[in-house]
Amino acid sequence: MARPKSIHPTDLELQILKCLWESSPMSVREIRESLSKQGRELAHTSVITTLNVMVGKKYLTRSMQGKSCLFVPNVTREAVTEGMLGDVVKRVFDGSAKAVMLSLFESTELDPDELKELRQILDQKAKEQQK
Amino acid sequence: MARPKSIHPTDLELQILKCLWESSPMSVREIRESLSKQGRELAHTSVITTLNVMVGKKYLTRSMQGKSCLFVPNVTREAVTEGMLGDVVKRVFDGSAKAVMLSLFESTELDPDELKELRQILDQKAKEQQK
DNA sequence: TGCTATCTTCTATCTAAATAGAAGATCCTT
DNA sequence: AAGGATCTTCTATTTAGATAGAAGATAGCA
Repeated sequence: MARPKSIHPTDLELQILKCLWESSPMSVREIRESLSKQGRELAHTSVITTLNVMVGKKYLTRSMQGKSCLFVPNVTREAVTEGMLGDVVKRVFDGSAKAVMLSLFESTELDPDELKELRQILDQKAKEQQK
Repeated sequence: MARPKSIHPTDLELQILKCLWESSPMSVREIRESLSKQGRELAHTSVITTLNVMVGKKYLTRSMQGKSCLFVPNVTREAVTEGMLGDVVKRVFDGSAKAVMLSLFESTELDPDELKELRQILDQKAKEQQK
């Protein structure tokens, strides 16, 4: 068997989705400029090719406006990010969300406000469960 | 530019690393059997090829024992999992550990004991910061 | 009207990754 | 000593993904 197709967006695809989640629809030109600002300089045709692949994968919807194409995301940010994170949780941490969080605590500096907020969320979750 | 080499282990490589983190050193045969138990049936040569690639990537160290090879992991579980998670945090969640946790809370069911434990860890973190 | 800028479509190239077969070395076993 | 079991090394095949050039359509301007 050869390399299987990933069920998640690739890195470039994710970058493009992020652009479109910020603002859509966008033309190829606009998307290319947006990528450029993020430091990813691509030929116009490279962007088109990728966009068409993404349409094929149902990540985007394409519509024509005159001679140019407009693109709109067809998947939500939440669905994609949860999917990608969930995959890592499963594959890397054997499904243990707790292990993920412990690893995060290890490697990240959380500022006090965030800590507070997270604690509140945990408290809330704990309360919900007690019912 | 063509597809760049990933800086993280591929899926198969990760599976192999997991086997070896559990128990090492292991022979090709043993690793193959271990993969088989996890539902990944590969030809003997496929396993060898992958193992040699992993040695090239410095993920493993190889030593000979008679006519067969023994493999030992050359990277720790913590380093690899933190690296892979960190990559997702950065690429998918724009570096926000908080966003990751919120997403986890959304998509996961944490049991009460785990919740408690996490709260304790958060409390501890908060205390540390107050100093 | 003819040139130029702008778009897209098609085709092509290259590498990583996944997987495995052919061939050659070795070591038991009868 | 012959034959098979077992290992490795080498080589090969296939697909996804990244990137872009050539060619063709089209609209606007000098």
